[in-house]
Amino acid sequence: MTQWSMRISAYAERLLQGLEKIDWSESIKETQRNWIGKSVGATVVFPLIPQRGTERPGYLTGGNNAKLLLERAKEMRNNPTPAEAALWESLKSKNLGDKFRRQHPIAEFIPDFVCLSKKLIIEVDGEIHDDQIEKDQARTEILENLGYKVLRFRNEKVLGNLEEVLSEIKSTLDNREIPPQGARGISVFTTRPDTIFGVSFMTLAPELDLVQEITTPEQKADVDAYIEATAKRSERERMADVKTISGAFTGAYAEHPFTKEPIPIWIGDYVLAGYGTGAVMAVPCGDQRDYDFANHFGIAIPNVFEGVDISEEAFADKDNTVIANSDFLNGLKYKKAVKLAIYELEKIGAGSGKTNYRLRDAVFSRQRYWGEPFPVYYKNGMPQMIAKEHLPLELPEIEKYLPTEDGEPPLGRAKKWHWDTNTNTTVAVAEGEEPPQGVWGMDLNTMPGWAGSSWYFLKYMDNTTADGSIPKEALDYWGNVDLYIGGSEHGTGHLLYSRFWTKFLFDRGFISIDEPFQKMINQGMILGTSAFVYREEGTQTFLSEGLIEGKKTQPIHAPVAFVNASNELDIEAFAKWRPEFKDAIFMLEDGSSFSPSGGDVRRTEGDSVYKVGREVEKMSKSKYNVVNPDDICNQYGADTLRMYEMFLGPLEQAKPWNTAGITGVHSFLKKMWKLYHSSPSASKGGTPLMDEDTFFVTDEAASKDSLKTLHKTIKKVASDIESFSFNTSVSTFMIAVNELTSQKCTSKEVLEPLAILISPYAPHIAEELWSKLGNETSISAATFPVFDAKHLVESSKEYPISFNGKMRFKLELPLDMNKDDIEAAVMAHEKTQQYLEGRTPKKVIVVPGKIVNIVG
RNA sequence: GCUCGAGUGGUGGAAUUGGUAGACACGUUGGACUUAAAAUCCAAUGUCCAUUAGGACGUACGGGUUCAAGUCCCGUCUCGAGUACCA
Repeated sequence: MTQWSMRISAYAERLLQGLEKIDWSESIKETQRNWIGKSVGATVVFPLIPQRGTERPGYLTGGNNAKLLLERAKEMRNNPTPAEAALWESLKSKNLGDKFRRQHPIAEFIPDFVCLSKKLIIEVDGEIHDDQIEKDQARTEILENLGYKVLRFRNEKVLGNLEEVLSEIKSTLDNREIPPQGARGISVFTTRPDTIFGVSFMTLAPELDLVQEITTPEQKADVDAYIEATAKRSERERMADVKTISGAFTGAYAEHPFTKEPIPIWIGDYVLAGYGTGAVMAVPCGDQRDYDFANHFGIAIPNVFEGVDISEEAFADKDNTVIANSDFLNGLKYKKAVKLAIYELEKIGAGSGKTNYRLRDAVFSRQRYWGEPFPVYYKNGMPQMIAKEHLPLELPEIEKYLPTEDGEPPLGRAKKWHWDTNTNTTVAVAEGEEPPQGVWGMDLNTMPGWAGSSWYFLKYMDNTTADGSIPKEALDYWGNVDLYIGGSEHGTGHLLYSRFWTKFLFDRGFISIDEPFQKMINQGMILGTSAFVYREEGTQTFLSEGLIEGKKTQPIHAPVAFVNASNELDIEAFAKWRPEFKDAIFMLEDGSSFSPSGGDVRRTEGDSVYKVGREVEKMSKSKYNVVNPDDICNQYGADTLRMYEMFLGPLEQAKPWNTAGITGVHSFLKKMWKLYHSSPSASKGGTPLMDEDTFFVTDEAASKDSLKTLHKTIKKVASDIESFSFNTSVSTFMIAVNELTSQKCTSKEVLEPLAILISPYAPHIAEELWSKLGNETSISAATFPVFDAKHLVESSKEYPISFNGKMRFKLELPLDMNKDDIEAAVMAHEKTQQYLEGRTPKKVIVVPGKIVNIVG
């Protein structure tokens, strides 16, 4: 299936570097670094040593019918079309720098021209090709799978504008990096070129086509059997089973670029086809996987490290590496050896320094309905962009949001999904009918979710332009997103893709930022506490948690609603929940058994309960551990729920949902409500006469203490908000309300700003109080109270007096007292003398406003 | 395996630049009010020793720096998260 993909890999290095200048959590940056997976090293080419008898020249590229094809090819060469003849004049004799062959068999085809060294095919099409677009497409696909690139030109173009055709061919040739595999040699990527003299074999991924090419007839049976066995194992199996070592010898040898020794070539599934070139130079003394492989198959393990014992395991410590037995690298440390090895490789043309990234290009097509459609139609099988002025496209209506019967994406069902190049609109083409002249089928894929999520925030800056561009003024005003609060689960998806898009749009000059989200906070998840019942394997008997030890049981999630705070299961409810449990037998904690379907065993009193096991997991319907916040809202109100979630702990921290303690927040809100209601003076014997409906806030001037309470609260809450430390704000409010209550504060001067402070935390109650205070507009529009330091000015400080760092007693002293006077006052104190027990202090440390420490 | 984070009372968690460890809340215990319960209020609550006064020990463990370390440095252990035959 042809799919669109995005070349995010081209941005790998910049995506990596950009992480340095954004304020994200270390863990998510690390996730992205791992995902990008940069490794610095070298590519090294190991020439293949030709096999006697199996040698096959590189130009014999035809398939099994090559002999028949060759006859036909000769005939075609002798009867070129005018266009072919014209082009051949310019291609032959390395006119463009690379050797071309004409009418040369490749697999089952005879392309017009081919450059084998660059694996480039040129086809010149006449009228006839309009009728066999699909056939040509299939042919192109097969050729591309063999590693060829196919360029197609029309006869008219070759004859009419040969210059342009040639320049296109030339630039394709120049930009084309041919995969270095093939008849010439095997290219590998290594991060340890310093250990190149330790190579004792090579390993290829079994999937590589090259394996078939190089395997000797004697080894073919072995190799085929191994490939078949690996193909059977699923990706997951291969990943889970890292321990088992397996592989097969191909019979082929490569030549060591420096020593010219023959290196045996193996295949093994520990080498991944998708990374690097799918081939490794195995250095068993320096890599544990190579070491294990060599040990398993009895391959030599030459040691290239000075003074290191490798009889037990490989030595992979770069920092302590000194190279030995390695010709010109002897005696060098890791860094120098790497440098020199690359230098020497480049000198003999056998390799070069290279940086590899694990990051893969991202597939951008989805075979779904819901998604942005591609503005693309296919003319003679070639994709054509629909011009910008005809956009946007709208999704066509379809009857069912399902793939078509012959496996096309849902858009294949749409009637009106052809592009009319005459009118530049989508038009309908009746089923089974040929589209009229100039009408072409459109792309049936849609874009994935991250198409929109990668740039939607830009759209918020301005949505007024018709072409979707963002005006510079809007961009300059908003800049990038200041704060992004989201889950870390998008670390390698959305959060990487949007960085990539932003950089791309920046490069094209559409926007002036090159990172989308300046600061990110990953809020912790509220987790669920799952409950488990344990079914004994192969039976319908459930064992209570205390009985499972030593038994083979299968844990099954039980709905947490059936379990009480003591982990006891409501057996009847559980058995009724699923029909298959209705006849189950439950072995209870004390060893007795119980059958809810009314068997002869009945429950006795006391310890006869079924206990469930508990585990903290993500909340999920499938785990039956979801608790519904509605119940909390109904019982305590939304403000309590909101505040309790904030009170639980730091924003970033994940934690299991546990309502123990919610009463504390709830009673705080009640206390706060009381602060604005009823008169504390109307209390009797410490118990206020409660009349919660009587609003009671006065215009009296607030006491000094109350103003102090208010302003220290403003200060703390303001700084807590800056640092996203909402849990400490909540306790600050609790302290404030406790203090104001004991101060019997009723003053509007204090209580009104307090309501504003608390409004982001308990918006409903705050709004209600705000309105009762006589305000007409919403509290959310009120000005945040301004901190005034003058209310916190203290004249004295209760100094902690410590002896050898241990606090012994406190002493109240004026804050404006200088160091010497403080020392004198402390030394004069009777308790000081008591703690000194007659000794003379060696030293007295006085930190004014902080602490006094007496040493000695 | 690798990378990143985190280890503080019975529990959730505080502690700004090294400067009074355990704020605030839950829980527990005792008390007030009540026929009773709920609600509310008051008191105690790190551990150990001590009748009290008071003392010793305490921030995963072992060292170090400092007048002073939960905080800084070195080493170890445990837990959590991410990632994984990536050459």
